[in-house]
Amino acid sequence: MRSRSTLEMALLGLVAQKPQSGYDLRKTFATTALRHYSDSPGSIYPALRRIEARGWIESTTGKTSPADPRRRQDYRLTDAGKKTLIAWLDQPVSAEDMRMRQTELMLRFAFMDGNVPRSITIQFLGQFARELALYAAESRTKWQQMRDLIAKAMPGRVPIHTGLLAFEAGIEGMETQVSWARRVRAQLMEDAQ
Amino acid sequence: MRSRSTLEMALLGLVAQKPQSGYDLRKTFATTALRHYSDSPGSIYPALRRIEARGWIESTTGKTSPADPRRRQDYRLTDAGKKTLIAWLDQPVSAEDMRMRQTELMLRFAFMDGNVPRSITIQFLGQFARELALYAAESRTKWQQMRDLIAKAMPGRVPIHTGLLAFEAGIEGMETQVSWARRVRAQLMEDAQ
DNA sequence: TCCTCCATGTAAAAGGTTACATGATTTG
DNA sequence: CAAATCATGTAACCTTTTACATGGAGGA
Repeated sequence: MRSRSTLEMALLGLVAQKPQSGYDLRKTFATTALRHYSDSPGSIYPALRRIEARGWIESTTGKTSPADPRRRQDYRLTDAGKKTLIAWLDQPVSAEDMRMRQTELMLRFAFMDGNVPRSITIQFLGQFARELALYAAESRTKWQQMRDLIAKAMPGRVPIHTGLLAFEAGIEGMETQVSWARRVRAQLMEDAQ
Repeated sequence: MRSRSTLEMALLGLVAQKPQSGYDLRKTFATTALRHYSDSPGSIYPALRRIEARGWIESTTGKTSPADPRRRQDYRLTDAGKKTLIAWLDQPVSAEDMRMRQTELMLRFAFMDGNVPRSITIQFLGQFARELALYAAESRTKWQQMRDLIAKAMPGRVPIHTGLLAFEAGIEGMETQVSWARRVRAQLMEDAQ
């Protein structure tokens, strides 16, 4: 259980922005860019109870007694939760992260606002761009090797191979993200002055 | 259990390319662009047995008796497996797929070679580009609305907001993929003549 | 009154992760 | 012969998915 599920961190990040209920969070997952998380009650409510049990969030229950019917419960971040969130946000970007947990890295970036100083965000983008550029370059090399291999196997013919083309799509996506990261980093540095 | 796990489909697609063992497949997951799948034996061997139980693959076991120690088992696709694979590949690209299962769509594309006629691949790319362009445009609109909202909240100041910037990264990635799909589609159509 | 939305809950099943384990074969 | 690699297996744990369920509040 090395890294906490990103669902829990997404919940923590959202609650940090504004105290809200499980229902509110479900709506966010259903309607925003976070829609790749399930908005099913079977994932969100248990996850909320897990992180509440760890002391990262607290709820102001509207219940008057345990027998009281289900009422809206607003969760807010505790100090411990804030510390956990910051620790998650403020980590170096490793090559391993880039290869295996790219969406988690973007999630971290998205939640930095208001939780870590701008300098940390700028540092993150620098590391992000560097690691991603390395990965993209390495992938380009592999891609060329694959292409040459295929060309050798079918000489005289233009090598068209959907596996290779899909790989290319991925590499182009990485290159776009490198540009994005460098541009945004420059923007943030300028803004900080 | 509406959609089979993509791990099973990835296994099916790889075995379709060439009969191979679980160990070979693990190496592929560990070293290629498919590395976001786990190469752990705890996921792959059970998955292989599941799809074997469904009759989609067969193994030529090297065992002489059940007591024989573990030996390499090469799996190959059955006719039923081939049919399942083709049915998975040859589906329309829905807006829902685009929003929730983008990586699965790319996986499908990557495995089309040798399994479906080129015309199906071209058709897929057309639908893929159309749906993705729609999604990207819709996201751009939402992005502008968010930006205006933030600008209104902090007047006079350039709105810098990591959530918004992360969203922008996603949109730029989509736009890159749209270009890729259109370019590759044209390439395939030209090649077909 | 009926329908929709608000708001949460639970249980079963399936799948993946992690960790550990076994033994053969190849290589230095 | 020791170490690395080949090759598969299993068990505990955790999370997610799916499906079903409860009950209040507000509007047509």
